[in-house]
Amino acid sequence: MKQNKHKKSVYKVQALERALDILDCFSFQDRALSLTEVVNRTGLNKTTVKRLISNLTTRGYLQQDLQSKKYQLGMRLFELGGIVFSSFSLRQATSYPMTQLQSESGATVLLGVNMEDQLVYVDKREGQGIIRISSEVGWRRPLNYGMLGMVLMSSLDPQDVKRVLKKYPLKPYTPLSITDPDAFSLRLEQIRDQGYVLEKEEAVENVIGIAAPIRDYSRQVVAAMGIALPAGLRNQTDDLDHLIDLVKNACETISSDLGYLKI
Amino acid sequence: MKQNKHKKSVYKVQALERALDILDCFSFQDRALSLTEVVNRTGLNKTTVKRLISNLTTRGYLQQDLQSKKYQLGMRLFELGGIVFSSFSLRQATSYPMTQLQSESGATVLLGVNMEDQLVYVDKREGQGIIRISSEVGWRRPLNYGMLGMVLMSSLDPQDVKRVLKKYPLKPYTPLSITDPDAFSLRLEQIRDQGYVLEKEEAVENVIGIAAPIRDYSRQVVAAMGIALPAGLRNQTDDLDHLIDLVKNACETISSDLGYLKI
DNA sequence: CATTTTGTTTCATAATATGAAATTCTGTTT
DNA sequence: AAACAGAATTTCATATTATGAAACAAAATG
Repeated sequence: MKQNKHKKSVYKVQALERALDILDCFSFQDRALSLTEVVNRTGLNKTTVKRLISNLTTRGYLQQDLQSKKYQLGMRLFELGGIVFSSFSLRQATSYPMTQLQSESGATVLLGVNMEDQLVYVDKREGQGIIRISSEVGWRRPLNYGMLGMVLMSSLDPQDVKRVLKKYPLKPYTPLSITDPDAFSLRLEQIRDQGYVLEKEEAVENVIGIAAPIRDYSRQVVAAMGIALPAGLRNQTDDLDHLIDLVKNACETISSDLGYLKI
Repeated sequence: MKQNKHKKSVYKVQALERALDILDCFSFQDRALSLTEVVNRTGLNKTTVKRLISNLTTRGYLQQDLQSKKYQLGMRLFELGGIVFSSFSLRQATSYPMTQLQSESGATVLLGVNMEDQLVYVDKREGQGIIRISSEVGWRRPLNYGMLGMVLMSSLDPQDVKRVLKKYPLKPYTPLSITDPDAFSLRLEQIRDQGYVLEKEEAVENVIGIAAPIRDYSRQVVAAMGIALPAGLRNQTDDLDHLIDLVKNACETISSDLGYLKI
């Protein structure tokens, strides 16, 4: 009878519990509530509610309509909700297009996101060839690594690029890797302009990559998707152009599924 | 020197402030954080962070990946964010279509939502005729009132319909008003089936209304929009059919703008 | 297996949230 | 206008409640 029940020890902080109770008062139906309405619904003391509501308001979790003095849920919740939304919709939105892109191109398809200045592989579709791309889901790489890294970095501010390069200096993974920061920045600009990257043996020898950004409703780049294929096999320019189109289209489809609007 | 500066007296509750500081640690880039990462970012005591995080987790504001033990923003934030999103996108999404519908139909266009079991007029486009519809933006009516009320109620569960009717019993606003609860419920079912309501002098004498529901990405009915026009003028069936189409199409356009997917 | 790092729990203490009451503000009625 | 009622805001003394040091347990690391 050591840990009798599987009792998940539950910590509570009264003030926080009460603040969350207040947020719980708001819903689709009850979008705007006055102080006293919240008091009645929660059963809390008026002063307590006032204090917590004021605090939530200055933090953007509630906002007050100065006309009616009523409160409603604030923008901060919208922001935070957006983060949740994007993370659980990304895999869903990319799942089918990734499989599709794999079968159309025959190459290995990779999906990556920027997490704490690192490239993290989120999903993958194995290619048909013998050559295996050594990138597994869950792996982390410096944000400047390879096609996905470059795409993700191409959406950063110059100062963020600088910060990342300081944290993870450019390394010569192959003889063709870019190691000069200025040349790298120029490359990022080019990627931003043309909307995709074509990378030839810069990350792995004998492997070329094509990748493009995925955006969501907030217009931010939330992920990068691309294909990795053996160099040498397909050198004809028009074949590459076709593959670039496949990648770009797939990324655009996903983006619009995530609420991204062109224009 | 009475109220010297326009000092907005700012109340703070330490525990809440700290909990919100913890939520602030999470972002697009930093979607998953461990306990110690949060401790480092906030500078708070480990125990305090643990307690607050646990509390936030049991309330759904955070969720823990049991594999990595890391925390990320939770579903509750997604829900709350959705409420904010729908309320500030509704007026924007309806603005142009309402003007459009007004000029196409010549009638008065009304937009209403369900707030705390009441019909609240949210927006309006005045018709060209002399007859004014006496419904102003901001007004509240019983949820069973008129075309908008019926549309909004048609999306409720039977028990909610019952509750609303108990709270606001059906009244004979005109000789043609439905006052029998069973007949009313049947009417709601019909509206749900055909996707719109055609109401003849049931709310105001000599006024007929056509309204349809507006849904958002969550598939919930978030609003009702309709036109009110003088009875008598247009009795030809095909004219009405045309107007019904206008209203239905406008509502469908808005719904898809709000992320509603048919199928 | 030893060591380090990370997560969890306990508990005495003081700092902090609390709420009754007083005050100000806002809108309504006479 | 004055009087009133209802809501919002502020104050402040008090004890309840959050706090964090320290001890412990569990993973990860080498």
